[in-house]
Amino acid sequence: MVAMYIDICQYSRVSKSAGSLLTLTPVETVACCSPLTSRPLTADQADRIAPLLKALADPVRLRLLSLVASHADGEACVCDLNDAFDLSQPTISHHLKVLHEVGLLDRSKRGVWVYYAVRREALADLGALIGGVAATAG
Amino acid sequence: MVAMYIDICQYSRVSKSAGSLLTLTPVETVACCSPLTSRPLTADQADRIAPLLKALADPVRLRLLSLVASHADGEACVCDLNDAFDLSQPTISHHLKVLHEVGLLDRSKRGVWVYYAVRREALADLGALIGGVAATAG
DNA sequence: GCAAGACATAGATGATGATCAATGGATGGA
DNA sequence: TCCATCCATTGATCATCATCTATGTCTTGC
Repeated sequence: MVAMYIDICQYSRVSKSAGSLLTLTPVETVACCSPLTSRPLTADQADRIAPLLKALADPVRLRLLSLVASHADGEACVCDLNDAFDLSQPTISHHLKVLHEVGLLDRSKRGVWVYYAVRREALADLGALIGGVAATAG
Repeated sequence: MVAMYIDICQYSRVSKSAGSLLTLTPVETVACCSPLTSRPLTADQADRIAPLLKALADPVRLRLLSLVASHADGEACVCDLNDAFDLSQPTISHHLKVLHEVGLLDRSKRGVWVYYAVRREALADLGALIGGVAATAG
């Protein structure tokens, strides 16, 4: 259970069901860490968490994430997102890729359209890591 | 009250007691915004919040913040922090400056030593903005 | 007052990233 | 089959940043 803040990362490999051992994605690392303020982060933990924050630390990506999250059904197609910005389509595509690669956005293709959806648990875990409060139950 | 998520930023200037009108620091912006997922961020909001996340989005700064926060009395002197990293003293000083400038670390000089302390409300507000949960009461 | 120690600043460099124009790949309709 | 549309990739450019060495600015003790 995440909210107990047992620092699994520091002690052992986390065996993922039918997944690879020892490799923790950024979002997985966040989910299993105690809050920033409760105990010093190890260098490894920091190295895995920083890319997640780096992905968030851009005005365009912040707005993209927020736009997708507040869309009906919690997902949005790229064509809608393009129109919301005064940027080229490849640039938006690039930002969406960054958010997807770190695990903050899910991607699903339906016909000609590609839909992105926010992974809310990932956001909640990250918020808990920073804010020091328990994540909204998963 | 922060937890009500009234989006003051979008509607009016916030008058700070004896402060400048219209200029919101990153931390102030965070404190008065509703969560990322509840409503699309404006471009202005995103522009003010991104620097805060950018400051956090570095492994060294994450560890610094975490180290300071989990120190006794919630503050740490630079000399202690230097020893925890395999980096030059100016580099650590640079990272501390970045965290201080965005309002995540307070700075106080006592004698020859400089102590940094984490601004926990700022962290809590940022966590709430990302995670979508109410900030720990300020 | 002077030397020593604790931090900060300045300037330089190599790496990373945000952006665009051009192009490629896939899907669905005519 | 061919074209139009949606989205991703490529390659290039300019800006930002992490880091270092060298130097400056305090503060304290002698």
